[in-house]
Amino acid sequence: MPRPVLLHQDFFARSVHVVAPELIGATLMFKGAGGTIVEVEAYHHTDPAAHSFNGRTGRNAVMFGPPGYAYVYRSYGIHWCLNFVCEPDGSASAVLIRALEPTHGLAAMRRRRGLTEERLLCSGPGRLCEALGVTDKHYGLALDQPPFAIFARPGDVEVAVGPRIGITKAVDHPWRYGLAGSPFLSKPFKSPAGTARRR
DNA sequence: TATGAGATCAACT
DNA sequence: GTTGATCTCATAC
Repeated sequence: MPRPVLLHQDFFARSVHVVAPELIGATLMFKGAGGTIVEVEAYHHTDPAAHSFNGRTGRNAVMFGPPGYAYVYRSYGIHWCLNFVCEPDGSASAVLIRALEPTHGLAAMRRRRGLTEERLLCSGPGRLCEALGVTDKHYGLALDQPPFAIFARPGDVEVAVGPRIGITKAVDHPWRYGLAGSPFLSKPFKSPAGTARRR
């Protein structure tokens, strides 16, 4: 096993379109629970679907600060969703973490989710936050300090690309990235003809 | 397998 | 007052 490499601010201080695919296969840890990142989406400040598109507000303020911090927001009044702020200071772009393959702290995650099925523990942005216990209390925290720790992926992986999910603006941009073939995706990526998985 | 409603709130018009 | 980077459960086919 290669020694884990903790990702620091410089990793995030690049284009979301570079950082997002590089996060696939990385490990996200939060208070002893976590797993392999298998699905993310990039949101650039010039993108109408981004929360920062219409300028700074109380909710998105952290996106306008330096990279390497957590942007947590309330989704549909119910769920929390976790983003990593990227790009140089002030460019207001972020990567939404959409799904993990659980590897650590399974018992705690099952307890918080009230669910036993491993595949559903973290396969969705709201599910992952509930499993890890991420809430608005963690808004604005640095990603390279506890309770967060993010480790570089140990080697190359096959990254699938496709349109983002659940948005109504800029729906055609292929800014969703995932670990090809992973059963822990919130939704499968479109596969080449004839290779689609059943179930 | 697929579609639909409800939950519930901050931001925006 | 409406919308939305969601999820779960119920009902239909």
